[in-house]
Amino acid sequence: MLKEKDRLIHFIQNSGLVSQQGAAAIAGHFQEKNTSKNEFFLKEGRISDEYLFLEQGFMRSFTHDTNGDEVTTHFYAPDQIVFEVASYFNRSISRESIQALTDCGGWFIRYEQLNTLFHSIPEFREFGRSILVKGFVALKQRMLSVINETAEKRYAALIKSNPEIFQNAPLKAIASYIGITDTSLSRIRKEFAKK
Amino acid sequence: MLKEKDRLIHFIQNSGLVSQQGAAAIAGHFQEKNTSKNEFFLKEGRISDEYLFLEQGFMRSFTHDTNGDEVTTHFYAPDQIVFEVASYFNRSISRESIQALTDCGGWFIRYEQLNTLFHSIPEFREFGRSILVKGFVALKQRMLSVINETAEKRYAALIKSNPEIFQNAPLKAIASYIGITDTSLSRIRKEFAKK
DNA sequence: TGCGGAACTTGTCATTTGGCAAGTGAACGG
DNA sequence: CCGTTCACTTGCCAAATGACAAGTTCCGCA
Repeated sequence: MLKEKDRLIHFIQNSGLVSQQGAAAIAGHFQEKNTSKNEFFLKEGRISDEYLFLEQGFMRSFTHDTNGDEVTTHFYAPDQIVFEVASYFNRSISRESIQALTDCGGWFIRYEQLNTLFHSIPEFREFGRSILVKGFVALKQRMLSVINETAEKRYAALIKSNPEIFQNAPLKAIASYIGITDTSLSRIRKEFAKK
Repeated sequence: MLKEKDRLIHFIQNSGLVSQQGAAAIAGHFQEKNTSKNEFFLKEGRISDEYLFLEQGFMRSFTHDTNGDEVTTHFYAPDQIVFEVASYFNRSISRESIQALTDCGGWFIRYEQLNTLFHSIPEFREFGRSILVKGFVALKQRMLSVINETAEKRYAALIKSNPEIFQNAPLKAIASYIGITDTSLSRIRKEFAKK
């Protein structure tokens, strides 16, 4: 499906932490990974062992609430790293699943090898940290929006920042991500369309 | 205020990633830091440059929402690391402030020196990562509770996990952390007392 | 000692969102 | 091609929470 690692190399380089040659060398350790629509990249109960650079397609991660209902925890778009932080770094069982919303293509590296690279290449270590920090910051931001803003504003923000999601994810997946029911989202969307 | 670094050493060791001697050596680079009640450990607009092990006392971090109102983003209790992730690692201006809720004592290390240690001591690097991951995981957890649970349940959970907070933080700080107004929290607390 | 202002409570009413159920249309598998 | 299922919409009513305002208590500081 994919052939060249150009985009991965560019992504690594683009962090501003790794040189051109460094990025190419690092990318050399990644392997191709294709995931077809609806296929699971990670299943709840397993250990997240692949650190994936998503080159094309969309994914979402989700878990289950106390009522057993699915709750979307994140949407992944191209040029993002896909993995479950807690499970990956703590080598613990994942409570989340990650599923492809569309056919996906990307490049991955396993935990052991990633760790080896982290230890031997300081710049890549920085890159790894920046990915972690970026995810953390984004989550803090989302936390604030859930606490301070109405569902309608969150909807508007998501549609602005990730319009592609709406073409690729079912309404209820989006609703649980925003933190409301699909019924409410349907209404909000209706109101929103008027404007 | 503080004299011995025993508790810091124990904390580092307790991660299971650093040996006894390693922990003692690392702790040697930390300096004492006391913050009196209401004093700011970090002010919005500045760069978070101190990575603090809080040994005694309580702090809270907060930012401002779009209406200019304060929103508590985190409560810090003893045996926690206090710093603002985004500002600290990206060397960027902090949008959060961190303030002491009570007189506090702890040990800190500055960014430059921490980074030097991270590069020279692999085990300490792992420790640093585990702190980051722990914070990330806690935030994900909190995100889920805000999305799936009622304010009353969140209140109950907080009172169970951090009872000391209630002795030390004003109601409105707790309310904005839980994601409701202080008025609502007052009512919830009233209902809760009945049970 | 007393004033001024936090911190918290309480009342009333509006708004947001949820729960439940029914209905439509499109997609999918046999 | 039909029937089932899924995704989404809509209506009705209830529950949760917010907005605003007034009242009480308590504390710090002049």
